Amino acid sequence: MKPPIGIRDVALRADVSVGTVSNVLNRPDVVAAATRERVLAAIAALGYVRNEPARQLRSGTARTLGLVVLDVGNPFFTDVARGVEEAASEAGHAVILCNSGESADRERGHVELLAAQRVHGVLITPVRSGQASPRWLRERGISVVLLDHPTAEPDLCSVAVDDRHGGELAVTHLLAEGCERIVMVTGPAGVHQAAERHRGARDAVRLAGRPPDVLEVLPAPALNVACGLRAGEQLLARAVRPDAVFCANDLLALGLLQATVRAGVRVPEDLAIVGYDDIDFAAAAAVPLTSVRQPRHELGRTAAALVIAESQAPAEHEHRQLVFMPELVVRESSRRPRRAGWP
Amino acid sequence: MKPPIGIRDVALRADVSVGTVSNVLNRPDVVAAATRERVLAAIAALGYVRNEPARQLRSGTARTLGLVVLDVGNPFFTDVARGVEEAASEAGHAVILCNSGESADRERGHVELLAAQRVHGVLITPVRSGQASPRWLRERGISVVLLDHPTAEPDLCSVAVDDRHGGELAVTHLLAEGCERIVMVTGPAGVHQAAERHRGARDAVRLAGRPPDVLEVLPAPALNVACGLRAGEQLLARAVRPDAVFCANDLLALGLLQATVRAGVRVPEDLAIVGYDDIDFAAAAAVPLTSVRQPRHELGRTAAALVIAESQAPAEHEHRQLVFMPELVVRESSRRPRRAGWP
DNA sequence: CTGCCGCGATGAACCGATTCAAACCAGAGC
DNA sequence: GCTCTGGTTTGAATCGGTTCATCGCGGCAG
Repeated sequence: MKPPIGIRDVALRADVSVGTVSNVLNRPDVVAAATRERVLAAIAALGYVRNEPARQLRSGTARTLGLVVLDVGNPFFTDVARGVEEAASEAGHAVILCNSGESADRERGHVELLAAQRVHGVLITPVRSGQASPRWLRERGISVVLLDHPTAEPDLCSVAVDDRHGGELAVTHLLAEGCERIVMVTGPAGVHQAAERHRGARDAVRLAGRPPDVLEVLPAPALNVACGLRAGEQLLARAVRPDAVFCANDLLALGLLQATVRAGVRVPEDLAIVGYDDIDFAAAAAVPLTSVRQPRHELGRTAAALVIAESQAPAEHEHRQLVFMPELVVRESSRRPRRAGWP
Repeated sequence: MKPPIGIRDVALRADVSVGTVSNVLNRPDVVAAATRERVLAAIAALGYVRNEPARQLRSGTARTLGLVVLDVGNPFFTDVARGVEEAASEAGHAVILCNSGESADRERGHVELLAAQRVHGVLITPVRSGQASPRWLRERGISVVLLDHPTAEPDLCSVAVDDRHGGELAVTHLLAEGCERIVMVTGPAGVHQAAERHRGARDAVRLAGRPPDVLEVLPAPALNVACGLRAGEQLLARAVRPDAVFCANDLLALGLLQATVRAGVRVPEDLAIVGYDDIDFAAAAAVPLTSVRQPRHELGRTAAALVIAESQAPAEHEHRQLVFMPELVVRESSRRPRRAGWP
């Protein structure tokens, strides 16, 4: 099988022209049934596989999507990615998955690479909100959808979840459970999602008519398990411990849970914990974790659908900013025992 | 920025021929410094981005790798993928990540798609051991490396971890801790890795001079948290419970741990648990999980390096079958208290 | 019998970058 | 002054499909 099989080889064997073979592949209906069968037989016999880059070069349309996420190690993003992949392959597209690792430089590198590949469209969770990468792509005629990140710009599609509302849900719940000293563990300063969740948390305090100092902030350098552990140790070292922690992310919450349980702190009796994302490991933790669920799969699916729609009809495309609603899932980690005598 | 910028536009602006622009891009050393600067300036001014598919068509060499894994939801594979991505981008390659979800049909679909893309090489953790997909790719001139799967075939590269030895380590440890009734929770029948770990487990029993019925097998329908939960419930329902469980995978182990802890079983006093893969969540579990660590990152890196090496010099390439050694990481979940009076 | 119609098939031009034989040019050597 | 040399630059051919104007042919109306 040394010489690669091309469309000419197929044409030769089926005794038709190359144009006809191409038609069988792309517009089977214009080819007579008998001819079509003959060509398909030749394709099968030779084991021909279409050269996609050549097709793309001539036709100008790619069958590839780019997906740039903040952290492939975070199950939230892998679930989003699965949704994207599902919708993409239904539409006959491949997905190039890139991991920016929360680094703007790496994001930039991946975006340039995707542009060079002339992908059909790009789904991106930007590292920073400035939208440099999305703009750069659009200037080069590539459709972009912001993923898990809202935008006010009317000329950009976005799919997001209402993080502010999610934060509000979490803290409202903690206040209702009778918590008095809540710490929110957020991410690094630039992370938009974490900042919004914090705003929502403050809203909840205000709406409950409580003084602002009920809620304190503890920033973590990254949104992963290791940083959660460290945050937990910091809190344990305090003279006055909080009675509840709201983490910007389940990874942080799981790390924090580990640190506290190991130190003998009872969860939720001594300390209530709420996470965010409701990843599968949250329910599977030894103390099942209360968390704010996001429709991750739907998020990926709709983002992919939007970018495919946009790139197929760029002219009459209406840019849309979709916002999904999060949902609180209460589990053991935040269910405080009612005081005796209460109903 | 309506009309896409091509190499001709750059040539025109820099007042050189298209050949020279191409040389600046691919063999900068043959171009005079002054000319080179002029061309680079034009590229920057116009915001030119190379059309990779066109390059690939003419030159015949792609800058893209395909990676097909069993389950992107499993942190083991995402860590492997990170290693692959790291090595690939150092060599200037993009990675198309595909998820077979342990389905042979989906694997086949992805493999055909990668072949159509004319990727430079493919790294694949095959769903079945028959090697249909790898062979099919090789017949079409695409380099293949088996990932996390050994092979006896001398004409295929592979990178694997000694699963049999890993299984032996795990069960030897449990026996040394004094466990008498061990259950191994394996995966579905076809999964090669799980089967090897089971063989290793039996080796351990034999080498310790114990009767074979010390070790019992409980197959799970898939290697995920949900199946681990179910397996745990099954074991709890038994009249005679085992005193140790070895899971083919950390996801199973975490699910099982959750089920048992929730039911009030003490880990490790009543039940010792050992997992496999040593994913980050294993250490962060409420009862830190003893596990068999695999060099996942290295696995990905070396596999990528191998496939790049093979596809760059297919002629003199020597196929290699690499096997890494796993390592037991003992944590709380299997550390049984010594009986009083012992040293 | 002739002319027209339309379905199917044809094949050459083309997409954008790479490649390479050939042209070009400046300076060295005779 | 002329040739030779080595470093640069040129431009046409090329990669493998897609596209589309064109052609062949059988059937049908006039």
